[in-house]
Amino acid sequence: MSDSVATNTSTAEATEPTFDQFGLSADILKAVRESGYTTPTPIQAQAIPVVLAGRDVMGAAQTGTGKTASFSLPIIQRLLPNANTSASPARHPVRALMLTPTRELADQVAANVQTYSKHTPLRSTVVFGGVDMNPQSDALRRGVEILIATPGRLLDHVQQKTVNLGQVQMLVLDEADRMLDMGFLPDLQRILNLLPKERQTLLFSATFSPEIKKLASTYLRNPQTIEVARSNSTNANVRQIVYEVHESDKSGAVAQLIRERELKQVIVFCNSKIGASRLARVLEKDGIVATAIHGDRSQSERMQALDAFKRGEIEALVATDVAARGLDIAELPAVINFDLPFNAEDYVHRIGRTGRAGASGDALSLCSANERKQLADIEKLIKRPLEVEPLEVTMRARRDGTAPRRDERFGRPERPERTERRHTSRDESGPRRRTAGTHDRPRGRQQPIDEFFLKPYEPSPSAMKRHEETVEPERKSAPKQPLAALLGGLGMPRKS
DNA sequence: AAAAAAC
Repeated sequence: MSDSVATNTSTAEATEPTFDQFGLSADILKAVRESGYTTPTPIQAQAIPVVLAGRDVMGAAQTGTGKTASFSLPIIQRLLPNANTSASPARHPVRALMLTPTRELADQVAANVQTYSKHTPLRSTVVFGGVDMNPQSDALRRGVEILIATPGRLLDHVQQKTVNLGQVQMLVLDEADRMLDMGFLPDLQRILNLLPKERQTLLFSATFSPEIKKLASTYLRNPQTIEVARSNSTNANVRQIVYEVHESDKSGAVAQLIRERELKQVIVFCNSKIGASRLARVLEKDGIVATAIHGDRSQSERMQALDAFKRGEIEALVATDVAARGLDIAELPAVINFDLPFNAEDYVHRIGRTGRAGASGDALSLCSANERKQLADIEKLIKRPLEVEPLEVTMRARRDGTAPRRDERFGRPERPERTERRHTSRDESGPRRRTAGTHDRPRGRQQPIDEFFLKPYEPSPSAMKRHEETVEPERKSAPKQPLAALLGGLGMPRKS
């Protein structure tokens, strides 16, 4: 009964584990083989048997560890015996529901499910906001066994009575911590109240915060905990470098890193939507094919950007944290943090976009003087100091669309003696269309250098001290809403 | 402080 899932086989060490060992149907194995997978990842090796056995799961796994397959494959398997080829929608009630925090993630999980189930009679579809409801409604009316959704649009469909969740036997909450962060708890509660109490529930989360534990204790029954890598740890395949740069040099630094390292594909993370759009424009003007992806862009723009990036048509995908979690882009060699994230956990997720599936990757972060707090938080979370080096930005990203000037130093301290400012329009780079107005020229560009840049960053003494002081970092994240009240007031049975 | 998600 009591079960340590993974590690009881001494023979498994001798022979390479394969997908055949789980007793999955030939149709599923065929699809897995066609996808090019031969060896289950640790999370798959652990989760698949547990899910097949019908148990609830509380899973902590980094995205990109093969998590999606770890629940999709056994769910498909469990649905198979009662699958039928009937065209009648009534014969295809939703029996497995998978919820994700972002639309892109939903789309991606759906693509995986589609792939793994393609040789089976099972049907699946995905619903999320920002796009026309009608095609989604049509697909639901035709009937699907597996539904992947973001919570808001799913509730919309519930209200429109285009979907019935009364037959759901298996529920997946993917990136559950993220969903709570995003304030999805009320939506989740509404959805969960529509589901049969008798069901299998799988909850995946990057962290096991108190909120997550509370959610799990409310909605999961005697779950098996599966933890592959310690959460908050980072992938050893990812080389992390922090470059100290002046805030105003960041755009140029990004362009420079892309050029110097000849990065063909890179995701650049920004903290704000406006910042992402702006950086994408600047990079474009510097001759780098770039597109922004964030929540203020239309869903079709978002999908277009992501598709073009996956096809290799875009060099730099400039993103907010909408793209931080879960997105699987094959062979992404690097990510750049234009800003350090406010939330240290997002750093782990961002850099998790690279170095996936055993490949190596670089996580390059720009850190300005006012981001040291974030840097300290990150080091605390990942429990080690980061390699920090100065970056000499020799390339200036130009806002006016001209080519970047090379080998031009800037951002130095102000000259001791004041040089005469020429207020007339100038420049040997050809005639300007318009005379530069006073605010066309960035004022105060020559800011005094911050002391951050004068003395070398000292990770060793202070960071190590921090490191030691925080071996057991306490979680801060206070819930935005009184979570206990919300959970308490909903009258769901605590695990029976 | 900012991002994400339903209309």
